[in-house]
Amino acid sequence: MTRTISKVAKALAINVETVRFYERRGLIAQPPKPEIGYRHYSDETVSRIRFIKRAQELGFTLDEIANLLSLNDQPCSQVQDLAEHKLSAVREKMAHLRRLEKALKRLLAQCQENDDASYCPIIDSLQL
Amino acid sequence: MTRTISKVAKALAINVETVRFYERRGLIAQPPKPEIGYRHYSDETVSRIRFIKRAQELGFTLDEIANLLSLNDQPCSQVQDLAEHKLSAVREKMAHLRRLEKALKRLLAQCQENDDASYCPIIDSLQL
DNA sequence: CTTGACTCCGTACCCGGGTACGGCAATTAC
DNA sequence: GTAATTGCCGTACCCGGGTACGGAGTCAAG
Repeated sequence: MTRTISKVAKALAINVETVRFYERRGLIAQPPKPEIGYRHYSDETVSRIRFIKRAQELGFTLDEIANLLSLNDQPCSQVQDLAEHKLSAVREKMAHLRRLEKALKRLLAQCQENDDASYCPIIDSLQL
Repeated sequence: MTRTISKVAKALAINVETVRFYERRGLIAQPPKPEIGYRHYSDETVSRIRFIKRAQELGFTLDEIANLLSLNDQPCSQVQDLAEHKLSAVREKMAHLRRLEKALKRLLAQCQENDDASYCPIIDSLQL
């Protein structure tokens, strides 16, 4: 049972091209091509890709993930640093979104109050 | 005092190329080129760009802004629809970030508790 | 033994919002 | 009057994370 690239992709519910893309990015090693037949992907590669996907879910970029992967046997503190940076980035983005939410809510409330069909408070406020 | 493109850019603290980019995108009209000399930008164009920038700050994409600009004299309700969609998109993003925040906090807390220098709970959890 | 599915490889394209470059024309500063 | 800025125009490139395509080679089922 050789595990070809499409088996890997299917198992991880990703695209064949994505696997190749990770190879090009250097996130996973490309298995050697045998004289005859197709490349065979190891368990290790599969779990490495799973690692990548999990880390993406936590909001890490591919560059950061490359970093994480290389930190595999480094002290925990370096990983912690990365995670802390990510956490504060996440918090900054949330703060930004909260400001947007407030502004949009305020403008929408003004629209609700507005009886005059001939103008729109939102358009108006953008035009200042 | 002709208002050339660089005056516009400077006044709005944006790049000359950005103004041209908006012209290419059809967000603003390109002023006619006179027989002699450079294009002259009207007050209207300037305030239109200001509108674009304000709308961007509210989180609208350039496509949505094109829409808003064309809705200028349309009933307020259409603008409201757009703003409501944007508001719910903002809220979805926030919810997503909150989940990330929780996950990162939890992992970082595990790192704090960890005395063993030889492994890292974060790496570990990604490797599952 | 043929046909269809899969692999391999390089390259190009997608989105969004610009930024950069290069060569020429026109204008402004000194 | 000449040099240094700007403007104009087309085109290409940037980021991030892939996706798509086209033409071989290879494999497996009927």
